[in-house]
Amino acid sequence: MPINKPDDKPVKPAKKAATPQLVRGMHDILPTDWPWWNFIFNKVEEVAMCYGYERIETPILEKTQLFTRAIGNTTDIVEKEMFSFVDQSGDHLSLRPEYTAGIARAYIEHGMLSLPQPVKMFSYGPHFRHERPQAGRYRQFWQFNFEVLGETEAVADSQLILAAAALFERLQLPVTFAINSVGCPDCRPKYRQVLIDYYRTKRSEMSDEAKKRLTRNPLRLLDSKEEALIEINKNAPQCVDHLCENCRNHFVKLLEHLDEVEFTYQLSPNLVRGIDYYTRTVFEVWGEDGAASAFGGGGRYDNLIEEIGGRATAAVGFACGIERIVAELKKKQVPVPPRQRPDIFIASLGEAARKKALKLFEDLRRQGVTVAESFTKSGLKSQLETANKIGASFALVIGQKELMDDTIIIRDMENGIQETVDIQKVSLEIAKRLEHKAARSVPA
RNA sequence: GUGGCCAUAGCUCAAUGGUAGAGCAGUGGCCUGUGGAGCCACUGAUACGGGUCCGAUCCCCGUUGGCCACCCCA
Repeated sequence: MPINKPDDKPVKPAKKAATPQLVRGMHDILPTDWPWWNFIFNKVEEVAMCYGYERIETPILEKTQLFTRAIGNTTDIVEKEMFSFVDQSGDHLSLRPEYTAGIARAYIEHGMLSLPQPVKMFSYGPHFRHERPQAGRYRQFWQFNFEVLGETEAVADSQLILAAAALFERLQLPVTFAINSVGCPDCRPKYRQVLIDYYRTKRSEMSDEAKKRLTRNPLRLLDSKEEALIEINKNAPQCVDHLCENCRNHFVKLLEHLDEVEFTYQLSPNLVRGIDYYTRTVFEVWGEDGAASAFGGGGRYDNLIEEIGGRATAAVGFACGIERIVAELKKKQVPVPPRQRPDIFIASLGEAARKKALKLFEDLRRQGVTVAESFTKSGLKSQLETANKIGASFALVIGQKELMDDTIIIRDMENGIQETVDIQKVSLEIAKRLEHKAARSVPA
């Protein structure tokens, strides 16, 4: 039965669908991006290994309540930035806006308190916040994250900061560490009141937005970028002057540890963070433009695990935004290992040679050589062009002539020198050349 | 969430109230025998929806997306 009758009217072409677009704030990580991403992941893993962190990955989806309890109801993250929904079974779920809550949940749920303490774990993966996107700010963004759970001593904070510093050193990015202490439930409320009293005397100079915040989350006034507030903040009472004795000792010890290893940091009395669970130590990692170019931050969260239902467990951690680091690596032109290039490209001329080439591809692949081909291209020129574009080290050429006398041509793509060898010996010859090449490229 | 700027081919950029053009990239050919600056040809676009108009890629409105600032943060 004919599919089309001759007199069928041509089907009216359907209205062209809208060009598919990314969901707002999402982004693709393309093959050309991966050298930077892999570079970062590799450095994260290296540093994690040096400092004794093991990898953990928790789900992207958690109960909404986990985040509201952990992060705080009056934070922007919880109030307006979470991707939350009710699933088919009526569960209230959210895409994770940060790592720590999920890690703390896993710590409790898997009884990690019975492991030798502290438990040090690292992670990297995507997170979601429903904010207005702009440069360095996405709705799906990646973070790497380091957590030390089950340790109250300031030495843990210090070493965590040093690990973060070691990482940025390996990433070859100059950064500043801004450090502060925000106290604990004993001393923070008192400081908070002192702060409120101070700002009340300045009400006439404050914007409506700032006044609103004064009642909701006065600490956050401290790191405002509003010009009027920056001026007001210059004389604001500092948290470090109102710490209780324990918090003060903790902070002093932290700084002493850092001084001990001659680590340079910046004391930042106005540094507060947008998440409620922080206690005592808070810090941020800044690029060259200061707070505006923060790569990440972290701090201590001694009450979080108890808060969400575990046994009281002190902990400290930090996280950084990977997209921001990728952007900075590109901007600074930090050299990263290039995309993988195949060792060998097989070019074939003619049907018979192509069959042989297919076999050769499999043989070499088994041998552990990375091989590329372009079986569907016919001309030798276009095949070599392809070999060149994908950066193969050597091309193998097999055509009629070689087929007849059981040989193959090995062409060095770097200098164009080529040699005809017995096809039986091709694996051996290739292995030899690759080894030679590898030896030459290793810096002395 | 608020405000501003913007959207033409895969990329970078032209042009026009009256048939949208280039470079690069891609594909094919010259070429069953040699890539990293050869020659030739081809493919490919006005984000989406509506309005004004004889006619809209251009003017207007809306939507979507991007960038920037605010906000916030990673």
